[in-house]
Amino acid sequence: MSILIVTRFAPSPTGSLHLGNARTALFSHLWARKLGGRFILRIEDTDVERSDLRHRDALMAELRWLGLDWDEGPEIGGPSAPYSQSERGAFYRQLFGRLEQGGQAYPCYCTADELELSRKLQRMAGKPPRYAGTCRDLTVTQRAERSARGLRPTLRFAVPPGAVLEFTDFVHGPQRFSSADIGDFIIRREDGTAAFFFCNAVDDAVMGVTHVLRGDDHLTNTPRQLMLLDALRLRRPGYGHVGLLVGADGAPLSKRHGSTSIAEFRARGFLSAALLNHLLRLGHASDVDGWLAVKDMPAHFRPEHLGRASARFEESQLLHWQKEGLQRMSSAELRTWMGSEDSIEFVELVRHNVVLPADAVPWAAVVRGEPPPLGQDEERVIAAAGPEFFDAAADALHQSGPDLKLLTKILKERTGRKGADLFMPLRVALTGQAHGPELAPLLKLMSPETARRRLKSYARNS
RNA sequence: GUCCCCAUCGUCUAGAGGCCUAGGACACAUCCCUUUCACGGAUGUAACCGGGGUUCGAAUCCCCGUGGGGACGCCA
Repeated sequence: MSILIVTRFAPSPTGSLHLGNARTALFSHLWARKLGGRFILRIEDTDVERSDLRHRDALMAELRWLGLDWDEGPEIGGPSAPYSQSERGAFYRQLFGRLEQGGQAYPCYCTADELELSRKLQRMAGKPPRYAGTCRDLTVTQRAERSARGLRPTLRFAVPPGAVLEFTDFVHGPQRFSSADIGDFIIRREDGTAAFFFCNAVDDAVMGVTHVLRGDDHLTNTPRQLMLLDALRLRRPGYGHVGLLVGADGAPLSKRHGSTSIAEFRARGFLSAALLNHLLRLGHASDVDGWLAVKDMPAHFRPEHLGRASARFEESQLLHWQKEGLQRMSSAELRTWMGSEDSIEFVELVRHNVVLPADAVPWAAVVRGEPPPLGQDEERVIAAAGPEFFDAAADALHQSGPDLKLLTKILKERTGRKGADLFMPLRVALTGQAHGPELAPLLKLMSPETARRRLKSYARNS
């Protein structure tokens, strides 16, 4: 009997999908696909204040755009439905009951203010801020008295003293934690909803997840979750903690690093395949350096090569994959991507000068005869050629029409110029720039009148 | 403060004691191709955080520093 791998992505719908989350989702997805297992999407929306249905929908849309389809989850269903934690309250309540009955959890009547003060005091005393255990040994009557005062308790997990939690992390190897370093933590909020440590661990176990892949920031959370699962006699999944994705300043990726949400990259015109190729190599070493088609990625995902160190996101590398992806697209696909009304000929003209759709806009203006103002280099080229040259050029254009070869032939005979001395002034006069797409097809796309006007504008009698 | 994680070119990484004169990719530079840019080809600059061990031999193992990060929340 072969053991099926089951991975998952469990975002909380409190914001848009970010690069870091997308990467762990990708890794989890690829791992499942590589081994023919299942990939689950679970929505962790127990924080009613911050969770938003719109975020959830956006999250799923971005995931689908990236091609990270799930085998179980919202809108798909599955044996462990429902897949939104906000709908799993009844199940959690059952487990809370078991824990409470077994004396493994107890109601805590401390208020948020009291707790904050307590932590502050401990910190000042140079001690680790941990729950002091105030409510751990309350008698039945004491609890009743507090409830009668209208206090609504949270539920705390009673951390077993002297326990040693060991597990082998998929990426970090053997780990060992002592329960002595962990204070009793809240598993049910005052409003009755389940807290992260609890529902996250419990759902992974109960949904049959075998490989939990998440950010490094969860490594020290793992022993808490292990204790919980042990207390409930639920099967422990395996855990793997990948190094965090950081920005240019070395700090974990956050809003202040600019556009790091998948939605923003998408809106700017980045290809999902480019994003995927880049993400695949951040904190992970594939066995191929070059471009990978999305369908080939599972075969080249190597879980044993997931990185422990944090990885820095740099847009220059993403840009490289974007170019690689663009190169592999047909002109028709490119045209759709640009979202323009432009002709296929125009797309073919500018495709090597465009990394994002916005890059095509100036070239469309050039073709219309509206080039950008000349820079210093361009001014020099125009001056060096001289007005006579453009007189001759306009004349030649009259004879040649949009045939650049013919145009330059005539011009060469008439002015004696050749090579760069011949082409550069033409290019600059026509496009306003020293660099750009091929001149011959560009001239064909320009209306004869526009081309004439451009050349004339630098001639003697313009 | 307590506990935990991490550390190879500017960046992403290969490297699991001799194959390392530390390899590849991106970026950068130069050259070739080319009317320009891009593409492609060639070449180059560039790294094992520091100090101690262990060993015939250490980027690789151990210890101590240093630096960065995380957890200790009624956020996830």
